[in-house]
Amino acid sequence: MAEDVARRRSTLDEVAELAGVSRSVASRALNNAPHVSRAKREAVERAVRRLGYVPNTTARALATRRTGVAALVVSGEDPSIFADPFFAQVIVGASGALEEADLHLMLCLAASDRGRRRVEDLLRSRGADGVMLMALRENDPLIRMAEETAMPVVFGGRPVGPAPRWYVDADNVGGAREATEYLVSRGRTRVAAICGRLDTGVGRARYRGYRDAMLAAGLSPLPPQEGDFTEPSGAAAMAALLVNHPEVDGVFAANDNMGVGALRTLREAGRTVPDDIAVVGFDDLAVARVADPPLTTVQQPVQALGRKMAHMLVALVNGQDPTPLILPTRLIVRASA
Amino acid sequence: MAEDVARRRSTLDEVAELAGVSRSVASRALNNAPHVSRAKREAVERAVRRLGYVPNTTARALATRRTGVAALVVSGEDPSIFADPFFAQVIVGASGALEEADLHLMLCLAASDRGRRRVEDLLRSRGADGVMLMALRENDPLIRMAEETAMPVVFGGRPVGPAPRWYVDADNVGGAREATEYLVSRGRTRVAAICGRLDTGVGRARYRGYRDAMLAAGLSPLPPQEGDFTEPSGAAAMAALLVNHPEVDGVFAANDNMGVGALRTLREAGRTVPDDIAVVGFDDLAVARVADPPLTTVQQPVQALGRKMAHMLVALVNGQDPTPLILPTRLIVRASA
DNA sequence: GAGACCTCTGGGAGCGCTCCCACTGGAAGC
DNA sequence: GCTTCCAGTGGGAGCGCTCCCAGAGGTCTC
Repeated sequence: MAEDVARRRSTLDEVAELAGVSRSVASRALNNAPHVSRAKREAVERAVRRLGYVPNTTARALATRRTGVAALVVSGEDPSIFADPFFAQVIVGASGALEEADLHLMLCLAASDRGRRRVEDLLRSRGADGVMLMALRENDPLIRMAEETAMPVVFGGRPVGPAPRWYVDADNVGGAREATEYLVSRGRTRVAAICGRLDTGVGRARYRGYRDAMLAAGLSPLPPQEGDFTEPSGAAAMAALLVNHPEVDGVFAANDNMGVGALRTLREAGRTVPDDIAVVGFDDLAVARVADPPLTTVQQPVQALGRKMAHMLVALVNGQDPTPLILPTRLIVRASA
Repeated sequence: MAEDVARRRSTLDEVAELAGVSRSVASRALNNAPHVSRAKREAVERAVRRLGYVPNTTARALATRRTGVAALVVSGEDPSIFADPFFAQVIVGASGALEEADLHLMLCLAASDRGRRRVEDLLRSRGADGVMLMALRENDPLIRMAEETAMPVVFGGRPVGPAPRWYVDADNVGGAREATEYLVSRGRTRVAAICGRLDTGVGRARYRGYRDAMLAAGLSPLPPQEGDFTEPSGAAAMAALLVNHPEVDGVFAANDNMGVGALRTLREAGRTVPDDIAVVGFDDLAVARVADPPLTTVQQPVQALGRKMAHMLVALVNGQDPTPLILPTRLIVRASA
């Protein structure tokens, strides 16, 4: 039972004094370090309990040069990108893994210039032990910052350009290929792709998977119909497809949000899914399951992505040199295709 | 142009030496404090640039007793609660407001016992300057922790029980009342409520609003059909209603997720919305807009909720004593009712 | 021209912890 | 009985910053 104690926090010195030992011994006892006799260890524990002592995180961080904090940075032009439930899942995964390593999660939405400057400061001011970077676009300034910092950086998804040293990514090309192959195997021959922003790694990879599969099947891929991973952009892309390629009988959408948007446009246009047009999404977020009709989609292990990123970061912080990771995807067949 | 500098971080002492001033002067110059001559101030600025100096966050925190960190704690039995897009919006709001105050956002998903213990440690170890608490259930251990800590705590939504000292909440009773009144005004007389968990403040408040409105209209409220704020639970609740109260012609769902779940069940049961049964939700998240039919719902300013919580916390941290806040809601009429 | 009152300045004492190191004394080895 | 070793101990020097304070030198008053 920790006694209720005055508001003033007690310090290690007070613990040491109450326990009748030196600060060094108290510190060692606290950290389960060796070279402390059983008696003194117990005395310290008693004192800790009596005083309700909790070590000051900041002081410890200063002395150990470890903050105990891992930052998750979500880049993007405007903060609404964060509304994508994808990130919530990543966070759940990362949070769990960090908890095991006793690290705290700092969340940075680097939307504005101000936000990016704060991230840069974080990188340089030792405000965290390491950083996980997500949703980077081509030429994102954060990429350069990541290269220049001495802080461990793990990428969530490879950005456009040379692959970073450490990353965790899903097999986007493979997943998109499988989705397209599935559409083709169901007899669809005029398959279009509603792809995500092509200045992102995911956007390009998923379009490439689609393209590869089409070519391999001897079909001609359509040019990318670009969206920005949101539902409305998917709806708009589908509308554009209906105008420009009315003969389309299958659609591969680069994520579920856009897939659901496509479904909405098709419904409004009086097209039936999957009879007239089959639709496949990507991600397998909750929205795919509750869509009407339920969306066939490529599942990627989103929580695992977060978890693996965190693991990789922990390894880096501990001085190891982990290898990049590509997580498998798998097709989930539902009613939409 | 900051020169590229060795990996070793430079310190304030080095800046001072290079600038030919004392550490005190350098510190003052850095913090825009008075009592620094123009010449020395510029010398310091030059040295800072040459060395690429960035003050060490931790050391500063130790000296000032300010961490520059605000924590957002999301409580709940399992982390999946965080999948609710509601939190993403809160975070966007809070993040923006904290950015203005130059605070960093720490995110704690306090799902497990371990997670709660970590929050407790955070509260006691001065790991943050203040805390925002959300999604608390009746008798949540975090409520007691919040009372006992010396750290500023702002509640997002009032938990069941006595109202905390500082909170930001939406007008849940008023919003639910308005939603129900609207259903009644459209001629619905057998209105049911799919309510959220009744061990949460929101859950109770929204059911109360429904109940008040029904009684005020001279109608008999149905007993609460409880869900847990998720889509499946809404679908299940709707299914139960169809069995137990097949005569129902209107449904107030305590949030959009459950409202969308209800829509799904109704669709599967062959009931048309709104002709057979009208449905109203609560929150006005993206899911309501893209539902089929689009969901009439009670809009609450979710981002503003986050923003206001952050503002309140900043005020507390700065020694002010802000007053609790209740944000207005407003009915958004769409096709489902 | 003495006192009051500025602005600048740098020394130094923290903030609360970790960790190196020198020291003690008892057990082990020969 | 001597050295050798090592578990146990506490002193003290950081970690990198802020901020109090005493002091220097200048301006302004009357």
